Amino acid sequence: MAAIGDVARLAGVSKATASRALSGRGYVADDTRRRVEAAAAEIGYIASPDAASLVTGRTKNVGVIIPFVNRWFFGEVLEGIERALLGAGYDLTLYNLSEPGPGRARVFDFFLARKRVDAVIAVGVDLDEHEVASLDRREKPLVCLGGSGGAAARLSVDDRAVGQLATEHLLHLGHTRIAHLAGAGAAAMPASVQGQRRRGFLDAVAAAGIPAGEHAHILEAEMSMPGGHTGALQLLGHPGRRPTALFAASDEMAFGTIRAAERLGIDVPADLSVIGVDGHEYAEMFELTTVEQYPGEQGRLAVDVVLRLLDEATADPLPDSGAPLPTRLVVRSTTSAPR
Amino acid sequence: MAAIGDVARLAGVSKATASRALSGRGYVADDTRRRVEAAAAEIGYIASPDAASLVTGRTKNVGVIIPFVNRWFFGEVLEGIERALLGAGYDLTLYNLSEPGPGRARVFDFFLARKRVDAVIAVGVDLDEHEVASLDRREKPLVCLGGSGGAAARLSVDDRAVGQLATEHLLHLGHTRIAHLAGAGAAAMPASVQGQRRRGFLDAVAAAGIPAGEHAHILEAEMSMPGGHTGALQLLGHPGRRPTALFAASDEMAFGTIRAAERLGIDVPADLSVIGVDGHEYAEMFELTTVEQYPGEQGRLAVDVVLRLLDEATADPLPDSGAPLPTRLVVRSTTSAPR
DNA sequence: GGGGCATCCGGAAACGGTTCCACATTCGCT
DNA sequence: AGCGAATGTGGAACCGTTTCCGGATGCCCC
Repeated sequence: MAAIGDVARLAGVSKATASRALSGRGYVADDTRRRVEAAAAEIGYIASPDAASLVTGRTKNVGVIIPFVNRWFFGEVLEGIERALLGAGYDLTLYNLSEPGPGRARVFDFFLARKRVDAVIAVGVDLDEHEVASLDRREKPLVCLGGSGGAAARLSVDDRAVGQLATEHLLHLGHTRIAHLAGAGAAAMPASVQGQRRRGFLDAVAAAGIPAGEHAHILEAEMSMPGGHTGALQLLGHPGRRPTALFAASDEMAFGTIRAAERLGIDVPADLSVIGVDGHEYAEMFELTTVEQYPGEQGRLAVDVVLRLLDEATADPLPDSGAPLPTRLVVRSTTSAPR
Repeated sequence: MAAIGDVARLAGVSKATASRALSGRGYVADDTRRRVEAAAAEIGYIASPDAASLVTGRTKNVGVIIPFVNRWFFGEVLEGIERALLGAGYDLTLYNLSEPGPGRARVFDFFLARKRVDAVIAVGVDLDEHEVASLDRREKPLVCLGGSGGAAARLSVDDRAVGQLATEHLLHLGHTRIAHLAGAGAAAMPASVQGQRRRGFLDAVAAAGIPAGEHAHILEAEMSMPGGHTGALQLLGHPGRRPTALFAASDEMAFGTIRAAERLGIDVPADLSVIGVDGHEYAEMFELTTVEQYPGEQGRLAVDVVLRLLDEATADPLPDSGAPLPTRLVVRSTTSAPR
């Protein structure tokens, strides 16, 4: 309703001065500024972001593309991003990119191509070169959190190291028959993450001199609690050649595994040690040993990078881009030495 | 980069005609339209939504405020909303309104007050009158999904009936000592939902002639799996006066309960029947009897209403606003007759 | 054959801000 | 005293669309 012209008139100044007074850019006498602010408050003036972004080219808005919102890790990242963005006065528009179907192309070619967002944060999604080129062409900063794709800025946990760390924990306890429940490379889950964790597992068992295949079995399953459950049922079904320890690619899978073990009368950790990765909110309840990562914090970090990228004044060439995100082994009660 | 003027020049028409040709509004010769479309495609023209919304007053964008993204129900609703909105060509900006702190006021007074969104969907949040007035003043349609607050459009499950249905299922099986794990009225969880489910429970046990308090105990807990876990441990700790059935206010709480029972050596369902509500993705794995609601569908429905509200051409006064959202009792293996 | 209507198109005025430029004033400094 | 820089302000252009208005057709039908 109220436009800046109204404010200007009420304060007895020009639109230009009113704009300067309210935005804080350019010279304006303190006295004038106060008059303008009072006038704005009086008529409840709120600037139209559309008009502003039309001329400045900046909407204060970043797009977030994310494959799930209902896996704990992703939900947590999203919350972290949202909080940080809101704190910085930015809006967040959400693109839930599930499968790489036709909807996916539409998001890139239609939604993101419009001038709606200043930048894009892609979490846990493998971008193909056409997609990053599409963003690149519009000069939209892109930061990737996990996943692959040649983005300018990339934040990532060292998933190979995570897999290795988890596996070594089991090895140090004395286990020699270790299984790995890997995430299925399915759908939107970034293959890189899966692959790296698996690689870490293989590296660790190989280094321990355990022959892959026989004593270090890998089974793929959906990266969720039911996925872990059915996977574990399958893996633990043969009493004779059962592993004594299991490394699940995510905490949710580990929960499913624990439940499956209970079903089968297998005691955790006496008969089976279980370790996961994520640091899930429920890990404490399950007493789960896990390699924590901090998804909320990761989201916050991604926002930091985006904001810095948008603030070309500080043209640092991505200072910390190299270091992997922090992780930590937290030992609880689902792992112990084998019987 | 490319503006509509460029398209017009290339096609040899005026900006006005180019706009009409591309938007489909107004008269334009088929031949001309094709020429304009070809020109637009050639230079990769994409309309600036900012400029358009500046003049039309319509951004194709709706705001969604939601207390959590990481509770299954809310995540599912959000996904449903997102899909539907995207399908209709709308963007979704997310406001994660956790606690009613200062951040909350900021969302309403700053973020939503700007002309960024055409409408607001509030899911599971109790709006106070100041907040709905604030939206009302800007003539932004508001549809509420669950929660309370005097919105024009309200979609809601009949939570009292849900509570009653769940409890009656237990009663019909012959249980006479039934506990209810209620959600804590904490933080952002809409009190109305909790209250209504609890009321349904009380109505049902009262109708069955069971004295409240003694044989129909209610315990509050956080509405999550660990919340259900600790709540159940407390509730089932005294072997003497233990209930034979438990109605959990959400499936996640029910999962926690099941796990607690296993810990305590209580067999489900032989020694304890458990029923939840939600129709959680994991319910099948837990074999959980539950009252399903369909959050994804609810989200889709909310979008339908919003879209209709925005399309004032069809000025239906909210046709189906009265009927509660569908729910369904799904019986699995966590409930049975008492021993 | 001519009035009315539907169709087609272009000029120009919005929409609501920001910013460039020009102009005035004051201030600090030699 | 004089001059450049810093400060303060207003006019006007501009961002990229949509839409109003008005003119120019062509067509139907009386």
